[in-house]
Amino acid sequence: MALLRESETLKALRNTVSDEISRIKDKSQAQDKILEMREVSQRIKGMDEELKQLEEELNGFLLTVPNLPDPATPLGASENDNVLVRTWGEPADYSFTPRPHWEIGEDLGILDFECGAKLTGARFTLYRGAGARLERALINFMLDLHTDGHGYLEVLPPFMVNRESMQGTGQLPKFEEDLFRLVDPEFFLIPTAEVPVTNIHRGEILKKSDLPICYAAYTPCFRREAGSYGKDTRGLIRQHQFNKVELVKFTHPSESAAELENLTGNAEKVLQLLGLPYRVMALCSGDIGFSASKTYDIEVWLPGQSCYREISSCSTFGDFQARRAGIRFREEEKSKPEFVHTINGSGLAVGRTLVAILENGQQEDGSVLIPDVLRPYMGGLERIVSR
RNA sequence: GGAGAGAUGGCCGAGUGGCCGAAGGCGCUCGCCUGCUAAGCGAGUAUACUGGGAAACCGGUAUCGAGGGUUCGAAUCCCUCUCUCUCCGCCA
Repeated sequence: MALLRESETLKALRNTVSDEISRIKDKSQAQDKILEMREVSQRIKGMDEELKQLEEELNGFLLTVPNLPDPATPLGASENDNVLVRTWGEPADYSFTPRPHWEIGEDLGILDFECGAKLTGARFTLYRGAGARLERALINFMLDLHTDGHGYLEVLPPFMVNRESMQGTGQLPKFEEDLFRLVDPEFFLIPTAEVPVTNIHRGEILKKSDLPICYAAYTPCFRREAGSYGKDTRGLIRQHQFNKVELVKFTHPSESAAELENLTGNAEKVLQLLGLPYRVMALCSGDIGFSASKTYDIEVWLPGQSCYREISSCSTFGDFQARRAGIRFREEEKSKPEFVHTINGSGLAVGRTLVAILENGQQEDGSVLIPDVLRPYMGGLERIVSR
């Protein structure tokens, strides 16, 4: 701080003296001042270098500091301390033992894990026929619902972004090992549409009257899943590449709490229309993400595994991302810009939704019933049967 | 991939070393004026950090794509990078 003051004082001196020099017609008379300023400039340069280094250290540190949990976020150490908020729907009773989706999908010939591994490696899958069609149907169904039904603006962003974008939403610098990175040029495959969509307004001052701004985006997502070896190795649950429809809102700070509830409700609506039972959990302070201040996870019922699995994560970030990315608005025409709040959530993870449809819609004969709302997107198909 | 042209305020656009945080225009805001509207007139109109003040406000520093260099002094000169545009080639 003191260093900054001194540097600025010297700069002020240099500026005024330089101004005087400019007014001296006879340059020989200005020689002594020029020499003096030459020295001042050297000192400024030294100080600025030091300042820059200090600033870099400070910023580097600040970028690794996580967001503060919202007061409404329950305290806790792990996912075991998450709080059940509500449940919807009843897991069906089966007259047979429900099978996991990887068996159903392989038997129907619509999911080919082996081929995915051949083409690329572990955690990649080839969809075939009705499986590929179902994935596409879900994307379209979700986008139509959120745009026509919930008023979001559809956007289709790049699937790779630069380092600044990753820093704006908080993936970098701390979580580089979770990302796929291209070397030349240095781009990152997005781990979620949250990254490009939130960065749409990076460095902007938004009009208060435009808030909230609501975007819906379909993108594939790419994750290294470092540190998850041996976890969910079978099936579609944990892939290096998966599809997702993401909802993103930029809101006035006073509206963000209510908008998180809205957005979570918008995501839940997808499951309700598909007739898939789910529950909503409030993540505790120990399980919440680095950038989030409050998070609801929506977990869908998977009878093949007799458990609820996360299918959407809806978070408010407060002004955390807005600070990093410089996204602001003005309360009054002339007032100082303030940071907006950002909110986002999956609406929904498409692959996991397909999993839920296979497992919840499975019949004793191995076929799978397609939810009514999806049939128009499936060319009228009501049931997936083995070919 | 080859050749060239650019990047300046909300927008357009001037500015080739000091009088430039930046002409002019548009837009916008406030005021005036005109019996409505349109036109006209006047003033204002970037951001961050920072010093003083209760505040209105006054002062300092930085920012003319980004970073570095030359210089007492850079929007202006030099280097590197990024992006945009035009032409040629290639390509879904």
